[in-house]
Amino acid sequence: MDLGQRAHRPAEGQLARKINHLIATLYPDERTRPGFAKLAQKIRETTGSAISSTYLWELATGKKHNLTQSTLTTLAEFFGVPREYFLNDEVAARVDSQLELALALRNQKVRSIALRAEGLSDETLDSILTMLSQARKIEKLPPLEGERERPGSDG
Amino acid sequence: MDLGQRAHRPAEGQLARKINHLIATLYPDERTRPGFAKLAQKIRETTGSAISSTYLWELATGKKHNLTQSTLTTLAEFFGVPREYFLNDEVAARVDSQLELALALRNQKVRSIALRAEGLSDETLDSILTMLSQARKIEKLPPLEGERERPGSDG
DNA sequence: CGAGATCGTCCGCTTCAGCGGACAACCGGG
DNA sequence: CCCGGTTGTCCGCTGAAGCGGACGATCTCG
Repeated sequence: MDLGQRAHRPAEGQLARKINHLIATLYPDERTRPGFAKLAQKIRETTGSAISSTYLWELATGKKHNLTQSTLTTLAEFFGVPREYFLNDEVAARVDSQLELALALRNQKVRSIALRAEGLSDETLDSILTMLSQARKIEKLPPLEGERERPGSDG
Repeated sequence: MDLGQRAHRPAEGQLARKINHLIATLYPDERTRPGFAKLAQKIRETTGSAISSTYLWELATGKKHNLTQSTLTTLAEFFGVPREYFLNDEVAARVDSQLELALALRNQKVRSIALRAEGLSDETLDSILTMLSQARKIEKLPPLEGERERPGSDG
């Protein structure tokens, strides 16, 4: 049986990039940029929590990736980014649609529709979906982004 | 000295409460509420990832708290809440007020419907609402708690 | 030139997130 | 009554998160 077959994602490697990117951003001058040891020390001084230099290196080189809450919080606090910065990419699409959803739900009627649609059979839902797509065309609304090309996420 | 001993984590104890709250909200009927074993099974079916019943219990009783990314993601996905729900109390409160909605949105097609409904004109929305109410009758679904004959004027 | 500091890298260890299995207590059906 | 299933609870284990310490290489100071 295929239980957790998609345990590994290609976006995992992004964490290492993000950390390196944050370091490079925080210390633009490559000559004076501190190493992982100095960095770990600064993290401890700044945030009060500690992350070892070894582990920093493992994260920056992609050796480890499944952070715990405390580590994530410490990193986010030190680099001055929201925690979602590190979570973001892995579920970018999902979060994206969530945000879009939150905006959509500001309309009271849209909320009512969502509530009413809940529990209906798949066929009925499909019918509603088809109808809505038609209505969107008729009312000349832009199509929803199914899969949009994400240009240049810095490579 | 271990200066990383900062106990600045008020949300730690809250995690157990949040999980219990989510379970209680998802299954309001205490009699038919599944136990941790059944819950774990449902999580695996719904999200594709697995969380053991033992661990669920440990989380719900506050035995463990420092989740990893994967676990956090699985929980958030299953309960239909953003991950920040577990990290941020403000988000939790905000989400709680809309939990009924969040529950409805666990159906991917319902979410799609909500997204497609956004931006449509009032008349079209009314048509959709009427259609949905009819469909609910046809499919013998119980009426919504706040359902009105003519929605819209009530905020 | 060498002393010392810092660099990236790696090995081995400890700790704990997370799981499997077992247990007694309960509930429903025969 | 007993059986089978589910409940909450717990113990012990595996594996990975995370750390400490060491290594050679580089750079600067004197």
